[in-house]
Amino acid sequence: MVTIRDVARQAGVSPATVSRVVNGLVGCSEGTRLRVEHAVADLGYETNSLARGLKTRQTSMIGVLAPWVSDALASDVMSGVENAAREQGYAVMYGRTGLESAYAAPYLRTLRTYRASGVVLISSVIKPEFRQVLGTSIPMISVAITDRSGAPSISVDDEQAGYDAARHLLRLGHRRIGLLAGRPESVFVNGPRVAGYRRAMQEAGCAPNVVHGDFTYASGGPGLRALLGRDPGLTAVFAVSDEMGVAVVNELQRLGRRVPDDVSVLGFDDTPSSQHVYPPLSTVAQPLREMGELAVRKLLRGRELGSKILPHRVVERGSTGPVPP
Amino acid sequence: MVTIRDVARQAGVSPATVSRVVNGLVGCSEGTRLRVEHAVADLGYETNSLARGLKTRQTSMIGVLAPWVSDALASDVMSGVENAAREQGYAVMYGRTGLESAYAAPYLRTLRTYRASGVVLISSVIKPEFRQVLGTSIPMISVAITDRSGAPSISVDDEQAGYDAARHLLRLGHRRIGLLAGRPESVFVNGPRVAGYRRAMQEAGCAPNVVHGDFTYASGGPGLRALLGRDPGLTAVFAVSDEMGVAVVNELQRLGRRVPDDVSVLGFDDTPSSQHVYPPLSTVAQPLREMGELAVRKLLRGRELGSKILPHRVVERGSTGPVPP
DNA sequence: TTGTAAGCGTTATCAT
DNA sequence: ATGATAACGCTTACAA
Repeated sequence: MVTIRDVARQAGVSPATVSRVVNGLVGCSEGTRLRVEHAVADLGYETNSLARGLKTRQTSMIGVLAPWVSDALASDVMSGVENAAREQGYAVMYGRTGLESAYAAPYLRTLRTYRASGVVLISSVIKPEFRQVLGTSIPMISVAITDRSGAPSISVDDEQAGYDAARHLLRLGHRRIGLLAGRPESVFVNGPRVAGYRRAMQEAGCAPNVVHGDFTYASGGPGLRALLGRDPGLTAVFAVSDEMGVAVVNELQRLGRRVPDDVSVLGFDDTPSSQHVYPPLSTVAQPLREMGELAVRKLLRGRELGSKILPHRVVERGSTGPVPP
Repeated sequence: MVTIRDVARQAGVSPATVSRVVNGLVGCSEGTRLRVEHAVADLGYETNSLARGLKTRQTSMIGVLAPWVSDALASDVMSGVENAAREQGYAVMYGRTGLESAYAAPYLRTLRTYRASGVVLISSVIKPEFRQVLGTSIPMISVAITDRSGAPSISVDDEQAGYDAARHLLRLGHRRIGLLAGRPESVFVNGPRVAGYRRAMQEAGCAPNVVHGDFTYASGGPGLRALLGRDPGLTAVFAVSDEMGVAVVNELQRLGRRVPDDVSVLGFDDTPSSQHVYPPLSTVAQPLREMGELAVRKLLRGRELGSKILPHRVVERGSTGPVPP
């Protein structure tokens, strides 16, 4: 391993000077800078992140915690995180928190022992215990979830999104609209969307019809059947995740109903999976990648974090249409 | 930040002793061990991974490189990696390499500057330049790709899998079987599967019909149409990824053909997406999670790495059936 | 502009 | 069984 002293010797300067050059600090004459750079290239020197981090009490790592790896939503956000991180020369450490954030604490501890620069939480709220485990010196922000506690977060307005989704369907003439919600325990992401749906339905004088799934594909089929059990004549379904939406489309077709001719289906998130059905799923898009990028930018900016609401929009694809006559 | 010296003072011992206790080394009396453990708990001491890593020249981090984040295959492997890593107290650093591994080198460099314990490459082969960038002291292994170069890897027998897939279809009576391959440049994963398919077709005296996609959903529809263009009467399609397989099912239905009554479809990988169509996709399963787990276990075992072939199997779901009369 | 030197928090070696 | 002490490779006052 070639160290800073090796470079210093080779360039005929002190280690301090090498450090200055490597870190692009002010105050080094053109001549020595060149000599040092030459020596660095020559020897193939790379600064030891561990030593640097130990000294500066900070590493260029940002942590990302998500409930599941195979989650399309998390993948999209992570992709944004990675972009922004790489751009700024940061590495990303990744961890899965599992249902109910069971593994979050050990992971945050690890991040702390490595003196990470910041942490982004995907679709989970910043619980007080998280803050406690991570300590006060590492900033943390949550993404893609409505956090009303005042903790830093980036999300869409889930209530308004739920409202807009229902409105979209209502405007197409539907009145018997079923809502396939997420797990009731996921109150932060689920609650506002359900509330928005209810508000729109009430305004329109329509009776709400709500059933709970768990955001996954597997829960979509049974969810639809439950919805149908309560209202066999429904003409539209709003599912609060694309996975459930896709499942609903498939199940509908299996039951011999045409989409969207007999029943319209609207999803949520605009993950790639929404386009992996035929007809492709209409959905409420969140700018997930952008959210991920913004999260690390905020984290690295250094100022007070604050929260940000990004715009959602309903994107019309093939799975929604006018109410059947 | 509470350091090892604080603990030492509190427990009335030397830092060296604290270190011994914390690391569970031999040679400490029961009494002092208890006192130290008490002090640790009391003060909430946590070892600084940076300092430890600097001293030991090694950190408990394993790196994972995958072409894309949103890739279901990579997600499955990563999930196995994470399991095994957490089990052994290792953290996971994650990086996306992009098409043609464009970003691999910087990422490997980072891993090196952090003195990672090992690196797993998902569906990409260990190029000599990777080895060069990473240095010789950090072990590296590739997963889910056939690497014939002798470099350590974990995979299924892709040639045999391609053969078995075609045989499966042949046994159902199909003779006009189209192959939707991956990008021809992905010679390592793609080549063997194509070769296996060709071998089976030749043995059966059937004419091969091969078209290239790029593993993604988007390439599935056009791929099917190309296959149909060459043989409008084909009765089965073998797609070398589930995403393409799902796309083929959807496109077939869009064209008014029933699956599997008119055309059978067989995918590859057995990722969750294979069950997100109706009928669910029959597919050639690779034990992806297990591969990920095995990869880190091998990496951490410390001995010579070697390669391992894990068994594949074709799983029969709803998208394959007997040839139509 | 550059060098000297003192740590950062550990672990490992060598005594005791 | 335990304690001094010297690194590990870097950054950063402070001096020059």
